[in-house]
Amino acid sequence: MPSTASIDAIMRSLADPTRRAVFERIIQSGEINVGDLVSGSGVTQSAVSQHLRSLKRAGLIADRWQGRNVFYRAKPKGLAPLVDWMSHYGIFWRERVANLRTLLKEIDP
Amino acid sequence: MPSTASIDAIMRSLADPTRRAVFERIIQSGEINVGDLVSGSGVTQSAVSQHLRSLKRAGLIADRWQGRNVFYRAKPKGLAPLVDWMSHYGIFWRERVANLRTLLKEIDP
DNA sequence: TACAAACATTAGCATTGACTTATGCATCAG
DNA sequence: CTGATGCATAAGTCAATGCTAATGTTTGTA
Repeated sequence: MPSTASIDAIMRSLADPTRRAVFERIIQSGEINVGDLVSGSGVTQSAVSQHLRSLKRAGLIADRWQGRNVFYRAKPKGLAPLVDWMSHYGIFWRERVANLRTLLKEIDP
Repeated sequence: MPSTASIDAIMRSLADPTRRAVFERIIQSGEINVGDLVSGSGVTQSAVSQHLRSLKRAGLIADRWQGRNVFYRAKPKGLAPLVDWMSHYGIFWRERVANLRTLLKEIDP
């Protein structure tokens, strides 16, 4: 069972459309720096930085410093608490939780 | 691929801890009326009603009128857009979420 | 009919949160 | 060393939102 705090941070972070768009772009890019994220985001560099901080605190992304650039990437297990939460509370899935967990274990022990 | 509006409504609705607690309680109860939801929620009946409206508009719950009481229940496919979203954007999760969706299809085609 | 019960809705208030501008801090180029 | 670049942080503003109190609406009951 995922901690309430973890789920809360993830849900809150992904609730905002702009921030969610940033997250989606990071995922699709594999790795991307802040400047590239800013261009086409529709908001200022400051806003993007604040969104990145939120996503990072939620455990959804990780950063890598290289000179003056900071590259962000999605964390593989970032969405895991969300999956666990759905598995735990997903009403008609209750019986299948065991199967799901087994499946996840096989993929990422 | 789930509509942005759908994902947005679901994420926003589940982002609030109080509202998420209400949703979880509805799931665990199978079916529950407003009065029972209010007791132990920590907020007023008005607040609960407003949370219920948000959850309903997000497609997460459905209501059933019986006399003066209104019973709420979780919608089977309410969280489906969230699963779809993860399968579409979750690069690292694509395979395992696909399996999750297969499970869901088996349960509720 | 009149009153109570169950829930929804409205209005108002306080807080949160997303944004911009301005500034700080480190790194690279000259 | 000096200025420019890339990004983070601080401060302030405005809209969104979660809450309560009050009221509305429908249904059951005496």
